[in-house]
Amino acid sequence: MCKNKSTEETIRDAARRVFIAKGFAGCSSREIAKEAGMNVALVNYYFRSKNQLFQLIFHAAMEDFFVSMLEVFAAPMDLEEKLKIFISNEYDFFAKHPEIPRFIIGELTREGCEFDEQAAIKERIEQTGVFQEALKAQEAGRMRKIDFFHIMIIIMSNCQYPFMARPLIQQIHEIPTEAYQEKLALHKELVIDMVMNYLFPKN
Amino acid sequence: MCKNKSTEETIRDAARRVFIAKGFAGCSSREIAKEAGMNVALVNYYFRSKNQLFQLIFHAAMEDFFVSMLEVFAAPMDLEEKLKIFISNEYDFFAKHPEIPRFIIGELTREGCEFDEQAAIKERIEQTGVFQEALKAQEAGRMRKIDFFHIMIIIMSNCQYPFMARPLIQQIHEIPTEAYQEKLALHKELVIDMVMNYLFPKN
DNA sequence: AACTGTTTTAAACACTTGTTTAAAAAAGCT
DNA sequence: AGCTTTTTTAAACAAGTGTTTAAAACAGTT
Repeated sequence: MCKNKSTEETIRDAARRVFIAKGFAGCSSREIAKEAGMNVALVNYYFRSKNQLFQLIFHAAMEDFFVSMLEVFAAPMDLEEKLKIFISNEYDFFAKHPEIPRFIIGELTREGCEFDEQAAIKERIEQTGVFQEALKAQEAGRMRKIDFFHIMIIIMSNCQYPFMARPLIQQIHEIPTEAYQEKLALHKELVIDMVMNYLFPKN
Repeated sequence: MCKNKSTEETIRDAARRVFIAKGFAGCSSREIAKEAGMNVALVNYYFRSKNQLFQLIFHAAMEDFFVSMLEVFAAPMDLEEKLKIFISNEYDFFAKHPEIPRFIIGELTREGCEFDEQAAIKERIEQTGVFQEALKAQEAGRMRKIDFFHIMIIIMSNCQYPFMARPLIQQIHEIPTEAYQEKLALHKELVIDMVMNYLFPKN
């Protein structure tokens, strides 16, 4: 029945591509319409305004971003294995969607980033019980005593930055994109090794 | 004699602030002029075009960015101490200029990032001799055997990302800017600890 | 077939964009 | 002082912006 996507979906998909690649300020309504192969007026017919369409895309991207985190935390395995898989999954997610972190951070920076109550990501992480698990492991001496805040930044830094910074690091090392991506696949093992060694020191 | 800055300087400084905060696509010539307290036409009188002014600002930012790296590498001390100070300096630099990495990466991503021959950053790092130093330390077994490419990404990830991602992480942890900055000051020690432990394992 | 509501279109709206122009003001010089 | 050059200004330019309008094309129902 619905072999080809509806007009609404087509526009949303095109908008997603364009917004993520160029940002809100970096593209026009007409560019999105052209990418979708549609008339400009259709964009506003279905989504009322460029801004409203952007909010839709942006919040969906945020949700994908957060959901990729939460899945593992809720899984039933011991903390060390869980964190290891978390790092691995995060890394793979950003290998697949390398533009997402830059997009989110860039747009959050655009203008005063008041807290988005709807996300409530902190609460959703807490509900997985991973905070208490970490505390327990730390008290038992199996884990280095670091606030979860720092643990998350360390993991995010090492999983997101290498993909965000591709154009910069390619510039520095003068290598083409394919070579860079190959090296990043190898980099993953180093990150896991370094972070796990640090969080769960064996000696 | 020259107590107050020249018009040209005033415009350049204003442009720097506006470009770095909002990006090339996110601001207008008139906004820059207003920030400088000048007429719009003056911007083009001194810098020919918005694009030319942007190139000036952007390349200067790149240069600052790279110079902050190179200084330490050339210093006369042993590799372990050198890398430790390098990490510390990098971290401090981005604590002082937290918008620079996002600005550079964002604009490099904007459109096809052909290699900028003028930067030649790779060659300038090589000239400091730090590559050979690392190789020597690795052969002597004092240092983990990792390509310098990965070492740099690890350091850059952990020194730049925490500052780039401030709005995102504030959102996640629901804390105000001041609290975030305080935590980042503490985070520095963890980063140094983790990276140095990994590169120079003691056992 | 005629009438329904929905979807799509081209054209227009008012406004902002980067840039240029031509005249006014300021500074330098003899 | 008068003349020249540099700096600054307001106004204009064409092109592009987000958005709206009103008519056309389409689909569904009777």
